[in-house]
Amino acid sequence: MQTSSLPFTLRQLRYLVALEDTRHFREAAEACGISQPSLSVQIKSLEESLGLTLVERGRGPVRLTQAGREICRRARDMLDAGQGILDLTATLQTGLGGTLRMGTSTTLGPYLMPHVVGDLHKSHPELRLYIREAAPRDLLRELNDGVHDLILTQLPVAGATLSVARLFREPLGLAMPVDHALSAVDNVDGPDLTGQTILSLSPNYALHDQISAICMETGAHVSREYEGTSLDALRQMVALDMGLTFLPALYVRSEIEGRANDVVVRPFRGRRFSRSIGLVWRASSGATSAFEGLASAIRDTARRFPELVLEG
Amino acid sequence: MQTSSLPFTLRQLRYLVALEDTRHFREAAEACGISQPSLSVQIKSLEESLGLTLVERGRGPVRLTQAGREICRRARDMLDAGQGILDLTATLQTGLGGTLRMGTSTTLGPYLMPHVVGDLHKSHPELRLYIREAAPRDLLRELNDGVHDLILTQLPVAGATLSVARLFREPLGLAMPVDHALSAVDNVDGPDLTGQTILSLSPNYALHDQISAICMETGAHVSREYEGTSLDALRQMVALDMGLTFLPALYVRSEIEGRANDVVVRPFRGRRFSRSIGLVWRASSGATSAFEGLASAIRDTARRFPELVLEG
DNA sequence: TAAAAATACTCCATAGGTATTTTAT
DNA sequence: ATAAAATACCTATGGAGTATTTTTA
Repeated sequence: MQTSSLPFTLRQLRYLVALEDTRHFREAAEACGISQPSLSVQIKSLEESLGLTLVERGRGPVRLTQAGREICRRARDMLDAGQGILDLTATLQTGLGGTLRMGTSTTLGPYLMPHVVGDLHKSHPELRLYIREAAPRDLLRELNDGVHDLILTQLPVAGATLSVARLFREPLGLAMPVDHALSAVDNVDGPDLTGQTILSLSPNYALHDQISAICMETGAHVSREYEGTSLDALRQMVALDMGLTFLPALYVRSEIEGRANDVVVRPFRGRRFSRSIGLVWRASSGATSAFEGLASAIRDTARRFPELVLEG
Repeated sequence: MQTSSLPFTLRQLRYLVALEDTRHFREAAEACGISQPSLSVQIKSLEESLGLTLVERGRGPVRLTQAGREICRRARDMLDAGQGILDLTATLQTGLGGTLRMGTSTTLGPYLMPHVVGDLHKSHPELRLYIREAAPRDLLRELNDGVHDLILTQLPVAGATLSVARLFREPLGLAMPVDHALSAVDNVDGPDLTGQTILSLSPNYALHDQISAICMETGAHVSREYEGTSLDALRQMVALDMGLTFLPALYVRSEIEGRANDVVVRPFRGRRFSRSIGLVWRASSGATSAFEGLASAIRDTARRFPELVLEG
């Protein structure tokens, strides 16, 4: 809690450092681009505000006193820290740097971000991402509360104060037990679902609304017996023959293909059966260009997954 | 080599920190003891000079942008460093602190300073001594060249620009082979020396002049065959029966009593046969009170050695 | 529409310049 | 005696104040 003002200025410290380097008031003044009297006055003022004699004055090269040397060493540290701020500024202006706090949906982040982080570390070594997962509804609230700088979530999102960068559409596949009748159908279509029981996530998830909408349209009904809190839980329920469900493509790629063979996933026709994913931030956050840059980077990573349809 | 000026001030950084702490321009201004518009202007100016938006403005609590947080973290570091300078200032004003570069005579330092350093570390934990040994003549030159902040050496020293703190008189004992005739005499006096051969150090040492003077007065003669460059060398030459010599009391206590029994040391009567030891510094160095404090500390340590006569 | 920050302006403290004096060797 | 730093004095920049307008949720 440093609220008290310091009795010296960076400028004075800089002059002291120049004086130690040049060992002459005249030369130090020149190095600082000011006149000798101006530098004398500032050094004197620094000595008075510290209550210490910093310089041994006399003919020939001046020397710092012991106190002067001690102060000067720390002055250099401070000025270096100042230069560090300036260096950081350049990074922050022109690209992605520092630490970004990013929130991601639990239905997407774990299956996409590991790939993004690897690529980012190569293309933007200065950037560090703090990734926190939550359900989309919570993400939005936390974004408004300032917990996150930006979130990676399903679109659309409400709020005029938010900026969005669309990233890609992620198809939803229909997951069913391995011995289910529909597992023989290559491209399942809406009518195939009529009368089926569909398992869904809790309403905290955007996916829940979407699944409900699909079911209403196709004549399937949403199970009210059970609501999952993770995609893994849904998959296990499907494997136990409690119903069917929709799983996002990246989850399928990451957790099912070549790994879990307790369920079968069949693709859907048409764009309706996909979800739209984007980056969202507060319009007031003032880092639009940096965040657009991050969006680009994520799209670059997404390009590696042919099942995704790039947008934005 | 940081000679370029920074485009921001400590004051601005302090305002930024206050803004992050209070989350309101109004409260931050109050915490800084200025008006809200003044703080607004400074924050704005800081943002402009960095070319970054640091604050998310809006109704309710303000938030720093990602860039703002990064800058602010380093700003806190800088301000803490500034406070560190202030803390150090207090130490330097009121006592002994930081690192002092001290030169000491090789005929004294190794036998006194280990005791002093131990005591100092207890009484002045903030102080660090860099001790460098040299012959007295070199010490004086190095002091004037600014190599040392102060020196511990034999008095008197020449030079109107030097300040001196007398510490103590250190008796000189006469060292002789164990089987020497004078070893039977308890308190050797001047006339006993007539006709003896006395070994001396090189003329770089103040002790050399003093031994010469004693010899001239007592009718002893100084050996021109050999000049030692250390007290240990002199002692060994005495043990080899090449002559007698004078050894300072602290050397005798440290290196002969209870350790080397190849020579015998007999005390002398009278103050002429002692040397005066003091601290010397450049009068222009402006740290008189600190150095007087160090002198006091050394006298305190010297009090533990009854053979020394305190002065000053 | 109310609360909060930004703007407009004025004032004054202070950093900086030039001319000159003082100091130290 | 002379080179270097300190002092004196003036100017101008900019930090801070008050009054007011603009913004935004």
